[in-house]
Amino acid sequence: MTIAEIAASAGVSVPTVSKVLNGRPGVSEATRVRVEALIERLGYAKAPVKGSDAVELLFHDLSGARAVEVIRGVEQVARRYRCAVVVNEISGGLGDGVLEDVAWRRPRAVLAVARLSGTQRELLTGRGIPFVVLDPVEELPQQVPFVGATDFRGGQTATAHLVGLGHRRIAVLAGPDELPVRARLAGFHSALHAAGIPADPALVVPAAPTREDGYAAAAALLAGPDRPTAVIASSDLQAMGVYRAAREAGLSIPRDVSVVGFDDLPAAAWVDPPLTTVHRPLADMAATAAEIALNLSADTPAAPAQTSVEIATTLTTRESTAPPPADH
Amino acid sequence: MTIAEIAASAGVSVPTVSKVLNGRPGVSEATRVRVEALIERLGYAKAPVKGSDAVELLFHDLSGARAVEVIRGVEQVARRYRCAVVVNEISGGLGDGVLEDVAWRRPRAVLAVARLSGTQRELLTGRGIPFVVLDPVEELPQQVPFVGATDFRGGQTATAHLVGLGHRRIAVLAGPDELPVRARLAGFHSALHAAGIPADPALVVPAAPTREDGYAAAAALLAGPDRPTAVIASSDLQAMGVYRAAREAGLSIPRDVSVVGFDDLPAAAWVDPPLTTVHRPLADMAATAAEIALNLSADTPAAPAQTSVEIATTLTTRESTAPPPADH
DNA sequence: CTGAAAGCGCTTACAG
DNA sequence: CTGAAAGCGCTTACAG
Repeated sequence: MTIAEIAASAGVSVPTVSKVLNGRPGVSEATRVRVEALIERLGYAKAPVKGSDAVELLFHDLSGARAVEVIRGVEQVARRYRCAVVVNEISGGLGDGVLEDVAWRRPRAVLAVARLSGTQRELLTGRGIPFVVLDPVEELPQQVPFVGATDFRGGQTATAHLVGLGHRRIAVLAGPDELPVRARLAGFHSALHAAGIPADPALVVPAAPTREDGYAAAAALLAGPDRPTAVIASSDLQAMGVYRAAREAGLSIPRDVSVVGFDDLPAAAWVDPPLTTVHRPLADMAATAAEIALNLSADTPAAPAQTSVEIATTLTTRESTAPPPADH
Repeated sequence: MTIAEIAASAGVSVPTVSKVLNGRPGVSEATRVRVEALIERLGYAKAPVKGSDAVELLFHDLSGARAVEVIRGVEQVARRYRCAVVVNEISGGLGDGVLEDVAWRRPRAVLAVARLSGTQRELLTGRGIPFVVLDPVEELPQQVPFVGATDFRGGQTATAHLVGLGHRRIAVLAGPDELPVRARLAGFHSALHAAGIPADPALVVPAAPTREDGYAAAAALLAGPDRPTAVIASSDLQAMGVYRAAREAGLSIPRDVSVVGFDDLPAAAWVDPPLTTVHRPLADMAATAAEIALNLSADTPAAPAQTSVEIATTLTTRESTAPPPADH
C-alpha cells in the first residue's frame, strides 16, 4: 500500500496525499476528508513494510494481579523475538479509539485478554494483524485462535479434593455466566456425580469474582440452617470474601469450613490460612499466546502449529482445606 | 543522521551500510562489525524523524502489585498524548540488550522505575530521549528529573500515629539502605524526638521488604524480653511477614502488637486485620512522571514545568493499630 | 487549492 | 565482497 495508490483511488496527486498524511496546510477541507477516508479504509500505515516490531496487549481491566502475570509472560517471549510489548486498556469511555490506534501502528501481533467483538476482530484481520484471545470468556468462532486454561478439570480437581477429604455439602460460588465459570461448574457436577453425591441447587450461588460478592454470598450461605462444609470460590479474591464471612460467623477455616480458590495469585500463599486454590498458569498461558501470535505473524510459520490450546490447571494444596467437622 | 553519513564515516558505500542495517548477506565480517559500531555510536535509528510515538517503561522487576499501579498511571496519561505504552524488564541476565533496543526504537520518552546507571542514562540523553526516574532509590545528579513520594513525612506520620495511640516501644523494619527507606527512618526518628521518646537502636532492624524477611525480623523482635508494642514495616508485603510472626508468637494484632505497612496496595484492605499503612500513590506518581517526561519531549514545553517532585503520602488508618496493651 | 518537477534517503539488481 | 546505477516512495519548493 503506497500513497500513490491512495492518490489514484482518491483521484488526486501524490503530493496532496502526502500533505494530508502529515497534516500540512494547502489542502481543501473536502479533499482532506475524502483522502482521510481512503487512508483509513485502505489501512495505510506510515510504518515500513513489516510494521513495527511490537506485540500489543489489549486489556479490559489493567488493575489487579492478573494483568502483571500476563505482561510478564508476554515479555519473556517478546524478548526472544526482539519485540516491544505495548500495553493498552480498552475499557469503556476513554478506551474508545484505542483499537484504531493499535491497528494504525501495525503491530506484529495482538493479544486480547478476554473479550473482543466481531467488529474489533475484523478491524485487525482486515489489516492482516494476527491476534490471539487469552483466557476467552465466551464461545469464539472456530477459526479464532485462543489460549485458555483447563477449567473443567480445575473444577473437577477442586471438588474431588474436597470429596476425598470427606465433604459432601460443597457450595460453589459461580461467577458471571462466562465460559471458564461454566466449565468449572460442569467439572464440579461431574466430580460430584462420580462420587455419587447428589447435587443441591441451593449450593450453587451466583457471585461476581470480587471480594465483596464473595463475602455477601458466603455470609448468606454460612448463615443457613444446613450450611455447607466447604466452599469453592471462583477467584482467590472472592475466596478472601469467604474468609471474612467465615470469620464474622465465628467459623474457623479449615476446621469448620474448607475454602478453595481459583487463580493462585501470589497473595494466596500468604493469607491466613494459606489458601488451597486451583492454579491457573496465567503467565504461561500469556507466553503461549504470544508465541502463537508471533508465529502467525511470521511469513513462514515455524511449524504448522496448534493455534488454540488450553493449558493445564493444577491444584495447589495449602491450609484452607481439611476434613469436615465431625458432626456433619 | 542518514546512512550516507554513516557510509562516509565508515569509508564504505551507501548500499553496504544498507545491507548491514537489514542483515542482508554480501558483507564481509570485518566491514559488518565496523559499520555496526558506527551505527551504534552515531545512534542511527530507522524510525522517521520524530521517532515512534511511545513512552517506554523500564522495570527491574515486573512481578508484584507495584508494577500494575505504575502501568495504569502511565496508561492514562499516554492515552491523552496518543502514545503507546511499552513495557520492558531490564533485570539481569536476559535483560542485557534491552536498553539498547529501547534507544534504537526512539521512544518519545522513557520512565525508569528505580535504578538507572550513569551509562544507561547517557545512552538515552545521548540520543535526545528524555527520561524521568520514578521512585528513585538512590541520590541522583541534580539535573536528572524524578518523581518520588514524601517518604520522610510518611515515616513521621506513621510514627506520630502510633505515638498518639500511646506506644513508646516502636520497632522499625528498615529495608535496604536506599533513599526512600533512609527518608522514612529519618521521619521516624524525627517523630520520636518530637514526642520526647528516646530512640532504641535495638528497635531498628534491617530487613528486605519481602514477606520472608519481615517474618524473620519480627519473629526475633517479638521473642525478645522487652518486645515492642508496635512495628512499622517497610512494605505491605513485609507487614504480612510480621502478621505471621505475631500469629505464631500467639500475639493478637492489634491488641498485643500494632502493625503499620508502607505502600497501601489493594491487598492491604482485605487482609485480616485490614492493615493500617502509609499510602504511596504509585499510580499518581507514575502519571506525573509520564506527564513530565512527555512534556520534556515536546518541542516547546507546555510550561517551564517542574521536573522533579515528591508526591504526598497519606496514612490510611485501618484495624491493625490500637493502643498498646495496658501492662506496657 | 492543486500538482508537475526536483530532490532525498533508502533499497535492489547487477557488474566488477 | 563491493559499489555505481537505477528505481521506489515520499516530501519539498514552486508554478499555475
